[in-house]
Amino acid sequence: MPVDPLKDYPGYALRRASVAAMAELARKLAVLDLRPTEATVLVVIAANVKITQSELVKMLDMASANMAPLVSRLEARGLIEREPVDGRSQGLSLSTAGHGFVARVKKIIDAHEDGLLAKLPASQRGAFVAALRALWSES
Amino acid sequence: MPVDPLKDYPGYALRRASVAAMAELARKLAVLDLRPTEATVLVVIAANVKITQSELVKMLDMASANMAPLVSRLEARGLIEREPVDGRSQGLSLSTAGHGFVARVKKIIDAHEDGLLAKLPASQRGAFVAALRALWSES
DNA sequence: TATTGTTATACTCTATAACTATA
DNA sequence: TATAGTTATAGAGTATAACAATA
Repeated sequence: MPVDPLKDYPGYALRRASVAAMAELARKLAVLDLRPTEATVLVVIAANVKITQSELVKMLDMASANMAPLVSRLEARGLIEREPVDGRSQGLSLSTAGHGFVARVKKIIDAHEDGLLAKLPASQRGAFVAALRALWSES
Repeated sequence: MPVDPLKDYPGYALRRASVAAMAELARKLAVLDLRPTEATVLVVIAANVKITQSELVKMLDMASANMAPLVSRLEARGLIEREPVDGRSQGLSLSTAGHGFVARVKKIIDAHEDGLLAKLPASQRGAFVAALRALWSES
């Protein structure tokens, strides 16, 4: 009967909650053969026609080196299209197939998010999200 | 001026907050040449003399395949010792050097946790940790 | 000079399969 | 049969360095 000294560490709870939620989302997205990061990028492109990789990288706080192959995969699957903006940057938009696909992605994500919130008392949901955002934006 | 459609997704906020906190902790632990998972295991061993790998794995919800090399590294550094319990399991305990080392680890972790909580209004800290634990234990 | 996108590479955490030795 | 520990391998996210092409 070992003792758990991590019980009351918020950082540890944060990590465990995040890992659990991510694993669950990954399982749900697997039916679309899509990874969580890819889903995130698709949703952002859907909301921003002709967004560039550098804008995506800034918004999602990713390394540009990781965005390049991700975008290539989405393009290779015919979900997005590139259109030159100037000589070095390209505007990314959903393809026709991509629009239908993103609808399915959003359905999975929304269900996932609803499932998360359902585990919390309704009265605390707003404060919880606010706290998370305070943690990540102040770092 | 792109639009961020992820702003209000609690799952996304959870992930970003967790990644930010983990990266910060990793930076702080780097001065000890220690990774966050190793620090976590060390702290649990410190609180449980002669704990076994299988008990660690259960408490931390890790795969036993990942615990084996981690424990080997800690042993190779002289931080922990193994003592046979029966023919197949070993009790893990801190070495003399390990005790001093864990004191430094705890200092770093405690400062890190305090830093996290400091970003939240004091009145919300309890509810926040409770919410995190609800998310991870109900999954 | 600075920015955009790219390639190569590596680290950390997590996951599965298969195996041994022991209970 | 089930459990403890191990090895090998793979996937996913993140990170840095270096580079070509363009602004």
